[in-house]
Formats: sequence, structure tokens, C-alpha cells
Amino acid sequence: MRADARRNRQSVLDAAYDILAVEGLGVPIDEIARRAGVGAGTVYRHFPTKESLIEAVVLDRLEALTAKARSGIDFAEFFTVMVEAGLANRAIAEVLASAGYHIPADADAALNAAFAELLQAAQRRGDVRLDVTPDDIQALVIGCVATARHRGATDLVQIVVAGLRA
Amino acid sequence: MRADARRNRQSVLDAAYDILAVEGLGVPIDEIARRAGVGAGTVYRHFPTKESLIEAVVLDRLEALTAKARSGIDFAEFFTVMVEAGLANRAIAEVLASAGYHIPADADAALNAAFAELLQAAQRRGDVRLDVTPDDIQALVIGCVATARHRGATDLVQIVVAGLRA
DNA sequence: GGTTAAACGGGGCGACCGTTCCGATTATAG
DNA sequence: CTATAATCGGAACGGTCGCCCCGTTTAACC
Repeated sequence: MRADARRNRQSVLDAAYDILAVEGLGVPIDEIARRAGVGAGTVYRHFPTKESLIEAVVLDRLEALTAKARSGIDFAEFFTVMVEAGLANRAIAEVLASAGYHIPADADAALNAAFAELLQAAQRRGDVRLDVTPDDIQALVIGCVATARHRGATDLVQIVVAGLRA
Repeated sequence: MRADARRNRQSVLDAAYDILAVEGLGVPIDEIARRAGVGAGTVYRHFPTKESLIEAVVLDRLEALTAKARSGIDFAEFFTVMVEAGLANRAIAEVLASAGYHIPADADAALNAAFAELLQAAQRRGDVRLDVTPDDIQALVIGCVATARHRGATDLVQIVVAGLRA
């Protein structure tokens, strides 16, 4: 791979990450290209479709979340981390809410597995009601992101966490 | 107003209500027109912009909700009613989440006022924590709709309601 | 039934966006 | 330095959608 090609590819990824976080999935490719200082054609040479570019960006974030989940973090804390991740990055939130795009099953599964472990540990310790599943929690995270977006305060998350207690 | 004009206006409103509930705000005007059995031009004669048509439809729903809030309903029940309204009607949910559109301030205010009364009564009775405001609840409703859309179950609402208890 | 003005409908315009194409450019090897 | 092939950039295409226009229809009143 030629040096300029590799450099451009990275510029596109960086620009896409920044803009997607702020503008969400609706942002035009041309805007990402302009921000990256390349032409739209260059974006499409490296990523065959808009969806594949978004996938590459989002995947990176999901992996970071998975790593965090495996770092011995507390369940309630991690819940907050996930909500904050969705808040800081519109694209993440929209993809999680599957507003048109979908993520590769294996990346999703890895996050879910790490997450399920945290949840089960919390339930074994008696901190969380037994009748909630990982899917329930994912839905609640999506909901909390939507909630928090419309009120600056993230302390509403505490209400949901309180409701989760055994 | 001519009889056919009044009839067509109503057809458009009915069609818009049905389609918006299922498809959400992204639905093209032509589709609403087709469903109503009229041309797109006719839609625009009665509603100058797409937004004004949506506003008319959503307003009607908000008024129904306001009436329900004033019918002596219990706070927790009404919370569920609002979530279900958002769930049954994509357009309502998207407007509430202000995905691009906004509702006239007075209709919003009427609903909020009726709603604030319910909340205060519940707080006086000691059923709901004192540190939540009507705005908090509205945000939570939006979140619950987002949550419930991604899991068939509305019983997740119970978790949030449990968290709201004093 | 005739007259008239309101209402109709669907083709068309302009804007936007994802994607493709191709002539110009430039990194790299010999 | 030159040749060459990979890469670039941005104009252009096709599709979609909100909105407008205007020739045609039709309700309403005499």
C-alpha cells in the first residue's frame, strides 16, 4: 500500500470519527471528505459504501467498551460508562438504537458476553434484581441515552439504577 | 369551504395519522397523498408544509393525552399510558424526541401542566421521590419509549417506575 | 343547464446525497 | 530521471423528496 494511501485512509477515519460523534449518521460523505482534506472519490476507494465506513468507526468504539467491561469495573459504573459513551457520540447512540445500520454480529456478541458476565456477578452478589436479562439492560442503556440527551443531567441514570436493585 | 375540500382535508388527516404512526416522520408526502386518494398538490393546499401537516396530527394526539391526564388517572398508570402512546405511534415518539420537528409551545405547555399536577399529587402522597421534576419525567418517558421499542416488553417501564419511588 | 370560481392532480423543478467515473497527479522501483 | 501503475479529486449520474404550477375538473348557486 502506498504511503499517501495509508495516510489518507487514516485521515478519513479520524475525520469520520469526529464528525459522526457530533452530527450523527446523517452526515454526508462529502463533509467527511472535506474535513479529511480529500475528495469524495478517495473515501470510496478505501470504504466501498458509507455503511462500511461507519461500521469501521463504530467497531473501534465498541471494542473499547468491551475492553472496559473486562477491566474489573463495577456493574453500576459500567452502566454509566455505556450511557456516557452513547451521549458523547451520536453515531454510537444511533447505531445502538439501530436507526438503519447494523453492526457485525461478532463485535456485538463480544460486548454482550463481557457485559453479561458483569451483570451475573452483580446479581450473584444480590445487587441487581434477578429478573432482568442482558438484553433488558441494553434496552435500558439506549433509553437512558435518549433520556439524557434531552436533559443535560445524567443523574437520571441513578433513577434507573435504583430501579434495578433487588 | 367546499364540501369536497373539507372531505379531502379529512382524508389527508386520517391517512397521515395512520401512516405516520407506522412509518414515522420520514414518510414521503406522496405516500400520504396516495393513501388518502388525492394528489400531492391537494395535500399542500390544505397544509402549506409537511411540518404543518405533522403538527396537526401530533397536536390531536397530545390533546388526547392531556384529557387523559385530567381524568383522575393515577400517576404510575399515566406514565405507562404515555409510554404506550409513544410506542403505538412512531411519529409521536419522534416528535417528542424532537427529531427535527417541534410542537407549538402552548399545546406542550397544557400537557406539561396537567402532568405536573399528577406528579405533585403523587409526591404529596409520598409515592414518588421528591427530587424529580416534570421535565425529568418527560425525559424518562422518551427514554422508556426508546427502550421499549427495542424489546417487545413494556414491563421494563416497571423498573423505571420502581426507581421513581420514594 | 350554464356560469364561475374554487379545488384538484400529477408532472416538473430544485436541492440533496450516495456512488461512480475518468483525466490529472504522484509515489515508487529500476 | 523516467516509466508506470496506483492513487487522487471532484464533476457527473441517478434516485429521492419537498414543494410549486397550471391545465382540467367539479361543486355551488342562479
